[in-house]
Amino acid sequence: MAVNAGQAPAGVPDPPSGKRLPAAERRRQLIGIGLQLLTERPLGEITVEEVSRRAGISRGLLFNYFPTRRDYHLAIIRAAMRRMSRIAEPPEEVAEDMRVKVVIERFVAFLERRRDPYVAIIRGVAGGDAEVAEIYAESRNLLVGVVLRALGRRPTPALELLVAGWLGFVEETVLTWVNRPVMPRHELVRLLERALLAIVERRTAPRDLPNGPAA
Amino acid sequence: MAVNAGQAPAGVPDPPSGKRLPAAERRRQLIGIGLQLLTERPLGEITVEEVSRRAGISRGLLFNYFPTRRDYHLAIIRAAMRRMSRIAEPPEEVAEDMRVKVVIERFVAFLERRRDPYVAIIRGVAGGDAEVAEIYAESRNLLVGVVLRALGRRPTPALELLVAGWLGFVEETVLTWVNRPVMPRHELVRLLERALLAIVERRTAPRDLPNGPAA
DNA sequence: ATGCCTTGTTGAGCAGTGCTCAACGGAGCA
DNA sequence: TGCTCCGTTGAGCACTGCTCAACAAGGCAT
Repeated sequence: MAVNAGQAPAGVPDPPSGKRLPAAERRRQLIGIGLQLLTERPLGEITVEEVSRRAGISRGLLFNYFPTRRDYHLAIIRAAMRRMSRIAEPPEEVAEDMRVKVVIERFVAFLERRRDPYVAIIRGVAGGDAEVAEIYAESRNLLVGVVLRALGRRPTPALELLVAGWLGFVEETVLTWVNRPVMPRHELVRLLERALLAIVERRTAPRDLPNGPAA
Repeated sequence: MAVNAGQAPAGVPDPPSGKRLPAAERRRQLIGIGLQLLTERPLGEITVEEVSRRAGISRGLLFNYFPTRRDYHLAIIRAAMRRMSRIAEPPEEVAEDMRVKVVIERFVAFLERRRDPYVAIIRGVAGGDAEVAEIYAESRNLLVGVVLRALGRRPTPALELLVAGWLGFVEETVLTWVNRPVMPRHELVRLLERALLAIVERRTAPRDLPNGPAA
């Protein structure tokens, strides 16, 4: 409310922002502001008023770039998800047998650092919102692919289901652990890896041989 | 919007609702309406206007019972969570070695039936919202207790962490499975149980004997 | 330069929503 | 008959999402 207590229309824009930016750049600026604000509070509390004030533009202009507040929020979520996938993305030059561990470590680190905005996205808007759920599912599929590749396993529907579930396990575990670190970090990572291996162990189909066919 | 298209102040109240209910009953009625609406859309889209219209009262009256819209929402969440815990609650007369399976089956059934409202609660409001997160954590701890009791294991911080994580695993798995049932139901339950047993297997502390102390 | 056109930008203003508050009125009781 | 709770009302304020007609700053042809 009384952030800078300025009644002047200047209102302390975040970048001095001469004026009349090219469309693409203004879009990026607005999304950037949204991402920044998202680290402080949930999407639902990010008002058009504040965003436009920070951008140094009028409220009306925002609706020239995003037809609705909802669309603006979707754009922010998309950007945040892209960022997350990129961060957890494969380590490349890491040795085969260490990939899983590295992926987990990166994901844990990400959840640790960006806990609030992540929670704000994942748990903050997805409810009953088809489009957001779709964006979330899309990004989660990306992560599933990353994990499967790190595991060196070919994707099958059942395996994808298991890994997706494991991601939920990681989310919940890490988020709980952050609030109450009942064990050192490396142990948590080991635990997550053990769980993953146990969950995707080769014998999900009960009618096959217990050792799996042709290991 | 044009639900019943009535301009008359009567507005089709849900129960004919004579008038002047005792306070406690009115509270229950309002929360009940909220729970019902929650099955149709996320909390954020449940407006005071609609609730009061359905209750056949004025908008102002709602604020006599809940000082703020947020408080009203919190009350709804609390009620929904209580309901959920009660449903998954221990089966009592079930044989020891079947308890885990039964709990899982009940939880899966719950997620299947009330998928939308559950998602609307769990993922719908928790973001960046300390109080909601607390309610959620509280209710999740209840479930952790249920599972641990079904397992016949004494609660320790590490075990609680694991089971909480497993609940996340169940959530994610079941919710994904509902959209794309890549395996029959009983197999999913079996899978969830296997995952739980694998996750809480007795050797979480790496410095102890691999068999655990004094099994 | 001059006028024109594209296009980013504005600001007043409407509608809807959360919330407040002074006043109302029916039920019970002396 | 009058008094007093207490559940209830409804006007109204502040704020926010959103619209729209008008504006102004370059670039382009003349």
